[in-house]
Amino acid sequence: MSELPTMTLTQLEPEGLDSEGQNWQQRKSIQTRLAILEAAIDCLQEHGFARTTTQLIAQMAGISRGAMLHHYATKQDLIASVIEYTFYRRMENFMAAIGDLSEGERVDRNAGIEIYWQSLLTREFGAYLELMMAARTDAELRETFLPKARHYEQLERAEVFRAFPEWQGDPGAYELAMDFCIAGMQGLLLHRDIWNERERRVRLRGFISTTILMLRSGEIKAPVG
Amino acid sequence: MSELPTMTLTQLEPEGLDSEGQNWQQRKSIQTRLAILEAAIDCLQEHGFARTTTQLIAQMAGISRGAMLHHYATKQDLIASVIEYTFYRRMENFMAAIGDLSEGERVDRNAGIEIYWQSLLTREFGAYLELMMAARTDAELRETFLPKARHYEQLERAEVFRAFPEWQGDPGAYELAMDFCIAGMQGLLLHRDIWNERERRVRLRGFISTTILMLRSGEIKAPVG
DNA sequence: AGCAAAAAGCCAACCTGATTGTTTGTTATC
DNA sequence: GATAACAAACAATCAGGTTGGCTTTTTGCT
Repeated sequence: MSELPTMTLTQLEPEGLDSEGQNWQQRKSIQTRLAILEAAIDCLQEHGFARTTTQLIAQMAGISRGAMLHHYATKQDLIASVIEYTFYRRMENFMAAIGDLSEGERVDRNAGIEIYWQSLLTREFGAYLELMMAARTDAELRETFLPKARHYEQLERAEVFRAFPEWQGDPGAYELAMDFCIAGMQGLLLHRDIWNERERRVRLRGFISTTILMLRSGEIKAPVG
Repeated sequence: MSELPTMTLTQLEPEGLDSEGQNWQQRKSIQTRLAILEAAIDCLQEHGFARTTTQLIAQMAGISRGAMLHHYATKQDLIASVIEYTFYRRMENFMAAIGDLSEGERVDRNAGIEIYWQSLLTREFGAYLELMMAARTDAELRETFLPKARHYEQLERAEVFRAFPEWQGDPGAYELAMDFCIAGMQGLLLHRDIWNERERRVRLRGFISTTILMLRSGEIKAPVG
């Protein structure tokens, strides 16, 4: 379970958007695709997966539906790209922010937790969450989403592990802490609108953070099962 | 923040379904409404809110669309009833299961946590989660869902508090423990399909459970903020 | 280098199917 | 006779995908 994949984030960079093509058409194509993906993200997080229509995406991207369907032949193709794009973008920013932390901020203040929380508030994760939820009941989406999501989870785990060397003495505790952090934070995110007292949400985040610190220091042991 | 509402669950029992009406028509009406609500629950958790069409609900309930629209004039009316019904039903069963626990199971083994987890796996909560998620982006649904959900949260908190007297010495810790439990467990639920190793999910639940016990015993203090 | 053919980006109109709510009608109960 | 439970047909809307056409860029041939 604690095998550490050696893949890197750059291996995951979405294809077709990476480098600037030589000729005009390629550049134009990439630019349009990016506009479509960004519009899809806005659509997903604002209107949800159900109301994310091809018409609305095209409208928000500033092109015609025909043009959009030229770049992404079917809606499913587009959604598959959105899955990859949103995960990659969020991870990219997340890892960059983690990398900017001083060792004191990271190790003593556990600032990575707060940065993770911030990454859940982005448009990218908003869209990703919509897709994750929709994939629970939409068989077609599920087939494209689940394998990717499982892969991404592994990748995220490995990348974060590399960025937090203070955990390397206890990979088992790290695994648990990651699961714990993801579940707790995303559960909190779900209830953001329902729990409308801010202090209450802040307190929960603080508790999760200190619990993770205690897990790292060994003050709390992972249950044997 | 720690004011304890004194409302009870029975006050929340959905109207129009409670008692057995005297005449044939009333009984028949209640029976049909129940069939519709149960069909809607199945629809929601199996196909998601987006694909929960009136046609499909009627079909699963074994009646015509016309008959269904006689009982619930609009889809919104039906959904509002589903929100109330699913919450009430889940809470009813949850509290009953809690009440069946011995004091040892409840206090020492923290068996309430596992029962809460079980309540998240029910059809009722599956449907409720769909509505909760859809309410994030659907303005119309949001308006009917959010006030109810906020009310239910308070109610749930008060009911559970009454059922777990061992927490009464520290209401602040109880509030935090509830938030923590809800967020962690529902976050885990979200990732059930993605984290496909069962032992891993069991370990996380165990960790949440022991953490809550430590919070109750005072071994962990709520962060001051 | 010049030019025609091919391809790419883009758009508008159309088609099919699905969904919601309304309306009209039928049967059984009050 | 009035009302309630139920059913079926209808209208309006909107989704996704296809087709054909237009403009610009690229390619290949002479």
